[in-house]
Amino acid sequence: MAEEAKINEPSFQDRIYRELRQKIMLGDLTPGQSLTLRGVAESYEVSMTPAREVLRRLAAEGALIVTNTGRFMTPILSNDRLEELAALRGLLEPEIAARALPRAHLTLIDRLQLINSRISQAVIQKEPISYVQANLEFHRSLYLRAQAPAILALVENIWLQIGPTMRNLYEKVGVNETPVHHLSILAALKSGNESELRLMVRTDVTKGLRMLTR
Amino acid sequence: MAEEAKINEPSFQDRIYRELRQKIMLGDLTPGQSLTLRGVAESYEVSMTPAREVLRRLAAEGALIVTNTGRFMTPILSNDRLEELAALRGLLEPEIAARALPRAHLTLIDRLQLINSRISQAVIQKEPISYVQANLEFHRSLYLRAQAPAILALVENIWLQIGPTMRNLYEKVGVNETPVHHLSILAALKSGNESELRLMVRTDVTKGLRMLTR
DNA sequence: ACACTTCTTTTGTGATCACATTTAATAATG
DNA sequence: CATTATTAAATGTGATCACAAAAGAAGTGT
Repeated sequence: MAEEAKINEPSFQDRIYRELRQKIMLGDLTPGQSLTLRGVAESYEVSMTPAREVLRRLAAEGALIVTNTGRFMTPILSNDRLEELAALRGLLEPEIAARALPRAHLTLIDRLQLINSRISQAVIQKEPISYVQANLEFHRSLYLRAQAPAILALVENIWLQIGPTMRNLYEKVGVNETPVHHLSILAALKSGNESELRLMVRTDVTKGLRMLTR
Repeated sequence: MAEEAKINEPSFQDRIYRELRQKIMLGDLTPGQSLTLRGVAESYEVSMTPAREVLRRLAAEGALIVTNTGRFMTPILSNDRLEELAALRGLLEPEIAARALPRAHLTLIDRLQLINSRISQAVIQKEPISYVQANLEFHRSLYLRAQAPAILALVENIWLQIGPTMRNLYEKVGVNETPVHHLSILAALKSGNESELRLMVRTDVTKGLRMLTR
């Protein structure tokens, strides 16, 4: 019985979902941008069926909002909601970082330093999308070590919601500073100082959003 | 121009979604129970289209899992995942409760006490579903006052994920005790003691789940 | 220039179908 | 009786269509 390795070829909707999700999380879509069934169906060369499932799925995750007439668009976050989401990041990410701390070995730290240099590059070259991407990769690489998929899912859920707005933020304000807090995070990881790690993660994730809410 | 009040009649999928979501959250479905497109379509007397969108939406929210062959079922939570979800409740619910504290007036407290008596009733009459329902209503009534929809959404998201498992817990262990911590929560609300409120909410929400993970 | 109406286009919803894959039920074999 | 092979039923995916509601465009009149 020659069991072939199942390719488990991803379905259309899986592929489209991942691509759109990535676009939203990295800020490739601006707040309030509307997406239509036939629009995404056409741009991905599929029928309406996969397109609608993807849009509804993204809406269920908060990445899109559904207007009262059934249209889909990226959310326009009020200041109150942005404050909430920042608070959630400040609550969840220190926790998952602390859980990753005991498992953070040198291999990981090296990788984080590498990603950090990519962030600095993106700052210099003023590429907001690369900046966001590398920044999220820094955090995700750390959090993956926590072996806490449920927490990570909520964290990424929030990243999804703030994606379009973050893009706007970085375009307006610009990214002037190299990620200083990331260095503190790395230091705390090396020394195994949990409370310091929690504090640095919290300030790092709330810093960027605070400057927008006022 | 006689603007009629828009009824905004909910679509099929909205109605089905709400009913199924409620069933899952209250533990009306057992862990590992599978749902099929044609099954729910038939039981709600609609075509496959609304049914599939509802199932996918619930899957996106973590209320259902999708097997690697595309089937839908309620999740069977491992101990690790249950611990994570308990930790998330212990992290999020004290925060949102604290935000509700300044706005918790007597009207609300009276309502909470009324709900509390319903909980005691459900305990006496050994009705686990009513118990879960009243218990969640107690928490939700409080959290609604926080005016923090983003946080509340995450909290309810977690309730959804643990719904079927909670039902199993209460059937096995039984609900012996009246909600003692709720009284402490009410006391903290009356006295305006935030740190006490946070502590009591945390212990209340983690207590039930801890007894299952070991 | 502006408000209001009318008409055209766009859009989401639900239904139905065909197809491939998976699950189960049944039969066959040792 | 247990195991494997075969067949039948069930299931998710994607496509297409009809339809009503909404959004946008074009007039229309003041």
